[in-house]
Amino acid sequence: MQFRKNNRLLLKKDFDCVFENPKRTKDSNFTVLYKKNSKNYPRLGLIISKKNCKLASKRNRLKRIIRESFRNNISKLKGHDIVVLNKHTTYNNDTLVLIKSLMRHWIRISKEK
RNA sequence: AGAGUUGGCCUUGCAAUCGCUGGUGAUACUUAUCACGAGAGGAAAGUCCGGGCUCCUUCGGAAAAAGUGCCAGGUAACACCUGGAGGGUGCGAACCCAUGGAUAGUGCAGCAGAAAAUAUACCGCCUAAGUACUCAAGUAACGGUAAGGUUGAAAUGGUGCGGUAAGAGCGCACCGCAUAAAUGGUAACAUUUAUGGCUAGGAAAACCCCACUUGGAGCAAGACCAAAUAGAGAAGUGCCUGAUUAAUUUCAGAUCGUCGAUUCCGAGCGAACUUCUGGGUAGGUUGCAUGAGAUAGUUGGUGACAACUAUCCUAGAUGAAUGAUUGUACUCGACAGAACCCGGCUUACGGCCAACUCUUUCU
RNA sequence: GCCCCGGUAGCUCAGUUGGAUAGAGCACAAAAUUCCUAAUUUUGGGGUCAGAGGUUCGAAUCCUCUUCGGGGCA
Repeated sequence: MQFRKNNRLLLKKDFDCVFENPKRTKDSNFTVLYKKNSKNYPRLGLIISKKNCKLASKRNRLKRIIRESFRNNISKLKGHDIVVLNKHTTYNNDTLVLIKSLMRHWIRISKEK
């Protein structure tokens, strides 16, 4: 249930690695890219663009929601590197809607195994 | 009750569980675990001003450039704040003002209008004196005049009386303007008196003048540790000219470079060779939170604020920490997220309290 | 975080310093030309000068604030 620096994508290399031939799932709120890694824990990268969400406080809110959802489902996602991108309407939605949307993504990824 | 003005304060509270980032302590031993305690704002925003801090040769002078602009005070400083003066807005509480100089100089004002800054004379008014026509009455401008009219944003003091041929600061009274003096005030300025008699229009947010201020760049500053690869720094010896000395010993001067990112000058530093030390891009560490600090009290001051005393330590990330869930209470939670740090200004926005003003109704 | 530019017609830009007519090219519409179209010629429409406030008789232009867009510094 822990979420530490190990579980994050920090370097540009790691991001580039995911962007080469990723698998992807989409809906109206998020685009999720993912790829198998060689480790036995998952890693999360966030790309919340300033163009799609202008206010800093709203960007922070999105990041927190995504991280919290990731943390709660960390056991399902072992062995994947995951990158989440936002859409330009995402920040208008309620927290519950976003969490449900994220759950659908996590389930799809865990089925891929 | 409604409408409004000013000032101050707050920015959901409490409990539980699971997480995130620093700190302290312990255990393992350098990265984990456990315990304790801490963790966004009034605007953290815009980056519009002013500082601290750091580097640039933290030196001096001149010009240029930029900024500020009633007076006094506050402050580290300011384009900020406080108090006052003058002007303006509002019935009022109150609020607003880039508010020095147009008599240093240059330039500007389309169209309209006679005339737009050395005033002038289109329509007008007058015919007293003098002149022309005429016997005279009268007519007239090549004479006098600027009261009235027209234009325009703006027309060269205003009103009234006297005066006159008609008029005119031509004379007088009041207002206004200018100058001088006196009084009050630290001052801005105000009041009074005397004198002058239109000369003094607008615009300085056009150039400009006067007074005051300002060196430049910015934490992606800068410092340290450090692969590859190319540069640097320190010490010693020496120089082109002249003088001097036992001596390349000492002194003076010239030339070139540097004086960064407005330019120039001065001062300072440097110039060639040898030896030694090494060197800093990716990355990391640091800068980095004890400060023009906060809270409370006392004193001084109209106030901004200052002084003193006591107590306290209160975010520090770096793909960037503050969240989620549950319960509960209410007024049902707006604007919004620190990134070197402060003081302001501006903009966004939810509420509470106090004082005051106006209107209406009732007593 | 710090620094610096820009916003004018559907599009690309002048005009801003130095204040008094908002202009050019392309595009659009109409007419002429042609058997028809293109090209050409002529004519026309289209502008809160990013927004608000101030200075001024008068502001796209000067001053202040806001807003949107873009760029640089590793």
